[in-house]
Amino acid sequence: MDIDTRITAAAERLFDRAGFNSTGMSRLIRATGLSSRTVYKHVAGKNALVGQVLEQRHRRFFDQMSFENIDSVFDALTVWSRAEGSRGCLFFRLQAETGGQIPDIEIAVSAYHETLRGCLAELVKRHLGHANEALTDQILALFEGATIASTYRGLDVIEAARGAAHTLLSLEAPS
Amino acid sequence: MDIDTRITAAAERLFDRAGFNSTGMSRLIRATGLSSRTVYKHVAGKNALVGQVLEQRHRRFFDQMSFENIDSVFDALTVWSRAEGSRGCLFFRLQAETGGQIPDIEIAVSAYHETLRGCLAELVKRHLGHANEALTDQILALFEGATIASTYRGLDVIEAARGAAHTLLSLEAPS
DNA sequence: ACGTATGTAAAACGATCGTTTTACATTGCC
DNA sequence: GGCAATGTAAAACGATCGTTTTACATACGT
Repeated sequence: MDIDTRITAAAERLFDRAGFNSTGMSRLIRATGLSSRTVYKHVAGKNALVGQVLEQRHRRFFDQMSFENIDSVFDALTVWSRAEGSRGCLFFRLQAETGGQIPDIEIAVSAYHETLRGCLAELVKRHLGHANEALTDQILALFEGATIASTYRGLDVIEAARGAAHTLLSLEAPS
Repeated sequence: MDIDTRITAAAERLFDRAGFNSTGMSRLIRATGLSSRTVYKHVAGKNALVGQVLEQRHRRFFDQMSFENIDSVFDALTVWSRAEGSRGCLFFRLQAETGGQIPDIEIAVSAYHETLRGCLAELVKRHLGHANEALTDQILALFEGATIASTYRGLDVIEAARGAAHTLLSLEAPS
């Protein structure tokens, strides 16, 4: 496996499971199986590294998501959660714990939020024939809420949210 | 103001705005206006302190919440968010950034989640005449999702979530 | 075969962490 | 008036932080 990949993979895993501040560089370096010198030759520092991790995760997440219809959205979220575990949205968590102080994180999180909301807005528009901001926000809330609540209530919450989103969308565009 | 109150108030403010790990005890002590000796005479340590902070916040949050009907729930959330700012649920954020490693936090977060879900379940039961787990999870997801999404989309998301919850509850118990 | 690039192992950098301690001032009770 | 109790100011504790450096091994291009 490529060195850069090894580093970002280990970093994503540790940041995701232990958090950003709790993950020391020494622990991260040990996880890569490389020396500190090599790691610091490949990444500019911890802040830049977390930025790369989030960029990569952004791509990986939306690559496996489906916004074809409302059911596919929550089905894909279930698949993702089952594979990755339910610890809540990494973007939000990293932003929250660093209090908006690390630009690399802020940029990645903003991009993620814009893409997510954009995809949902487009889905709504495709089904209704016109945009609906309020309905988009409702589905966004269900998506975010299912992600959070599934951390302590289990994956059933995602299924419940899927049903709710389906209902709301159907009511707005009766077939 | 009482010393213990001064300490927990400063701690809640800093943990909420900067996170747990990013808030050093020296910074916290400076914020209280006390000496480190006095602070450590009143609290057992940083971990115990954050536990007290969350206990107190639990009481403060549910004291001002209303679970009388579904609209009052989201109206109260809007009032809370306007007063406290929209940074997402402090319980979830502290749990996430510490990766479940601090028992004082785990205990407080579990209690919060149980109380929240319990209040919503009771609200649903009162309106329907019988329990409905799936509907409760839907409203829980909307509540959590509105809290998260309002951090980057503004308070309108809470209003949208309120509408969604109202719709879902009305459909289940047509008047 | 020799120099350059790229890797490891490990010590060391200054900074900051949570916490304790030392030395001293102030207050209120008997 | 003296003695606890309770406060402040500040130094010091060992640990760990993110990062750099020193010293040395290995592989590759010409």
